[in-house]
Amino acid sequence: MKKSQQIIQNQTENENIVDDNAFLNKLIVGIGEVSEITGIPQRQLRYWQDKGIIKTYDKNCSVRRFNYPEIKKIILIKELLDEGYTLETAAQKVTKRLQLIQETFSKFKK
Amino acid sequence: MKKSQQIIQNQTENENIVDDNAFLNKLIVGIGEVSEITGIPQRQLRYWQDKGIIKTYDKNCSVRRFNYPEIKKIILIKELLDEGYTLETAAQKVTKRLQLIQETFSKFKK
DNA sequence: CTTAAATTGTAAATAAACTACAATTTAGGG
DNA sequence: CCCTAAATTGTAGTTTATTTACAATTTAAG
Repeated sequence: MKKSQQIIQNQTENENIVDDNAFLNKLIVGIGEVSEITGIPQRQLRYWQDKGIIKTYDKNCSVRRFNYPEIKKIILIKELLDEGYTLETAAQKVTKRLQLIQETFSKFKK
Repeated sequence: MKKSQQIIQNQTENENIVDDNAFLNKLIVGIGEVSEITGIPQRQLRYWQDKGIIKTYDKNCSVRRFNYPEIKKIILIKELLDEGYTLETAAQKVTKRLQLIQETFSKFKK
């Protein structure tokens, strides 16, 4: 690979990662899309939200909408449910795990 | 930073990037969310789609839904419009640019 | 001023999501 | 097996979002 080509390569690649991050941070999706992405029925997602396990982005909004961290949480909870944990403990474990990741990253930023 | 910490750091970081990519590839959003993310009115997005400038994910679907590459395209088109290009030429330029990126990446994969 | 492109407005119809009930299923302990 | 609480699912009726199909308005350039 020529050097000039490599530079273009790295530029577009980094650009994409930056873009993707910005996009993910802006992203707030409705329950239909979350359901399709995760494979979890809408009904079940509503149930989890009613129980306070997951949170919608804007509580005053008449429609459930979720941001990216919350969708991650949903996916992780589902994994632990499939492993046999109860909803409550699955949620607790996920919360702890996400906190750990958060802490690790904040150390990294110092 | 201790070495063990660094390993954890890199693991979670890479994990996230992989997850984010998988997520972005699955993601298909409705016109409302695209409009909010991009700041472009729904009416305008429908107009662009009617003209064939942008494409919905599933043409047989009764509702407009867009995947991530298409949303990227929308954002880029808006940028060029703001710079004064016409819709047609903006769309052409963006298409070419995305092709270039595509080619560059496919070379990288070899 | 004219023309074509681009955007915007809106009413009526269709589709998606919500709520508020309740029924059903599941997992464990006794 | 029975019972209980957790978890999930079903659904009717209502609200909200989106679409279509018309047309009007604005914008840019010759």
